[in-house]
Amino acid sequence: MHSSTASVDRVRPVGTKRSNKRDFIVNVFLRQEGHLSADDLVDLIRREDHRISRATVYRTLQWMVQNGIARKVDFGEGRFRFEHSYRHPRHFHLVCKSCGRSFEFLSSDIESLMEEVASVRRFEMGQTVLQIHGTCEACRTGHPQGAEKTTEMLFARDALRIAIATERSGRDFYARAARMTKNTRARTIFQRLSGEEVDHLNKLESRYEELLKQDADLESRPPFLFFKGAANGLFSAAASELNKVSSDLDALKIAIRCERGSYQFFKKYGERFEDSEGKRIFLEFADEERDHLNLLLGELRAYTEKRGRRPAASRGAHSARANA
Amino acid sequence: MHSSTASVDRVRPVGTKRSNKRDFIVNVFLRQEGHLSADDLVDLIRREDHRISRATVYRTLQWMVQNGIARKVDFGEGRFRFEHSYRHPRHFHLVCKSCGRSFEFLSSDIESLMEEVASVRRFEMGQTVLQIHGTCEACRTGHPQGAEKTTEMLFARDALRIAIATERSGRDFYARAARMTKNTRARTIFQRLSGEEVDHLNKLESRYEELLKQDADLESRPPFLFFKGAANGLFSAAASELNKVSSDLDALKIAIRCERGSYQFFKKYGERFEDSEGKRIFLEFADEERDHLNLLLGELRAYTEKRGRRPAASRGAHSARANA
DNA sequence: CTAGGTGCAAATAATTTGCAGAGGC
DNA sequence: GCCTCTGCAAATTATTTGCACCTAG
Repeated sequence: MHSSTASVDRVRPVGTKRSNKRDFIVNVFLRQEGHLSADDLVDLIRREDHRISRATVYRTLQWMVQNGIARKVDFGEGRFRFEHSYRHPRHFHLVCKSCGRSFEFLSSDIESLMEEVASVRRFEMGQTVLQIHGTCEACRTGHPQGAEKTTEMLFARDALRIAIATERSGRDFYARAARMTKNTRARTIFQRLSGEEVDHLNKLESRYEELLKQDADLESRPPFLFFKGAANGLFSAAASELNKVSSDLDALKIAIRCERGSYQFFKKYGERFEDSEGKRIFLEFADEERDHLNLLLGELRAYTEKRGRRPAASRGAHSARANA
Repeated sequence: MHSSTASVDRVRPVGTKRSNKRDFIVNVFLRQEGHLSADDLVDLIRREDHRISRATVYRTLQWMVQNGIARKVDFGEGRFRFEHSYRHPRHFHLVCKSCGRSFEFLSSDIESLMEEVASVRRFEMGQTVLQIHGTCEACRTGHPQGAEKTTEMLFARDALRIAIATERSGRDFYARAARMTKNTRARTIFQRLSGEEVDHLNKLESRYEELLKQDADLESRPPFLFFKGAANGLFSAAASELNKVSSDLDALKIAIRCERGSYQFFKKYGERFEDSEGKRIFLEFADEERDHLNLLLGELRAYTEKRGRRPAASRGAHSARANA
């Protein structure tokens, strides 16, 4: 389960040869948790084998960065640190200036805003760096701090929570929509979707239980992934919108907007991972949402064609494509 | 108007002596626009006086950072750069990996989210670093790019725009509230506030005109300060809330929530500046909002006491204090 | 006169590199 | 055997420091 069990074997680029020393260095690196400086790693290596030179450690670090095993991070200390990259999504950092440790988080909300800024300033966005420097709780109070869970575990937990909240709100939304609609065909679709949400919800909930079994106090750990939209589920605001809506067409459009947002969110974050639990959850979920989206879009097409009008679906705040 | 005209004279801390060389270095630094590395500055200095040593430049850079004239920034290049700090608020960066230039922006929205993350993770937040690395428009397309305006000017422009939008929405909100309220005393207050918003609005609009006169294409420059809440004015959402509201008390509470949000926003960003146009606008504005807030709070107290009930003002999403 | 300020050269600190020998395929 | 990897020591780069001298207050 720990990313430390990852081995070098999976990446072996052309023009590169196996080497015991390098493998050893990589494995020692992967066994560590935090953000190591080159020097930290040299020390760790020397502890077990003092015949490995500093230059080799530096060269291996470079090699790991090139091959996606490690990422170089810069906390402004005048030297670089390195963190796992395999099975470890890009994220942001809380850096404690007192103990030097750093903690990870991810905020979908902040990322969206950054994308917006980049777009308004006509900037093609590549990597982003976000650091909050300050003092961690352990340093501020006494020292009653448990070790950080691995990011992978926290991410899986948060992914599941968000997915569950989304399914719940989706189930309620479609149930309500089915109750409200007058059109028989639309009602059938809403009922079907509601049913699918229930099925998936059960699966997700048992997966969540399973995850919690692996680690008793996982649930009480602070959040890793921040995403306001999902606090009560992506569909929850939409459900109350249904009250103010007159036609079945409007309900359809609201559903489409929600499924599209949901699809995009889960696709985007799912792709950040190399086969971790979080990735699987997000991508499966994205697939399901894409299916729903396509179903709804087909329905919208049928609905509008029947009336001989051009689809009015291009309006609205969400301008993104579903690429389906 | 340019921050480059700032001279060393204003900062002269105890235990520090005047020195021609240092003054010279500081002035050369302040005359530049971008983000200089120590070496860039050495080159510039050498061009005019090659008898100044590299060590002195480094020492002066340190001195400038200590005395709030410069800020040390780190774009992960393996060396530090320095930017103006006097008359220059903290901000975030867009860093072009192609031409190496960097561009500035500020996002109140992102800052709020960062504060929230820090608070949830029980982290005492100090400085923050946010960088968007990528490719700027000039590098992506041909090269038809005008020079960046000074941040000070852009900030003043955005400060004024936000203030104006807020005043406009405030004026509308209070006018509407006055029309709706049945209570005579409350109506008088709402009318008075509406009138004050109009006065201040006129002042702000002429100030904005004045600013534009100083620079023809200032208006067309991309935004520096991003703040969603102010797009249509902080009161604009509240104005439509008024429709759904039954009592004058509710209207009062909505007004208080808006004034408090507005006060906090303008205070926070106003304090980021050392006497610039932006600072003045924001802080004046914050003062005015605080007065309004106090007026409304007094009214709320009177209103609730009259009914022999304890004030219900501590409810609601905004838990911050007005410190008035 | 005396606490800074300055130049110069040497010291650090993190990281890279040239080159000769070792080792995987 | 060929080509890559490794060790070692020297080189590089960014920045700091010791020390003798200079200068403002």
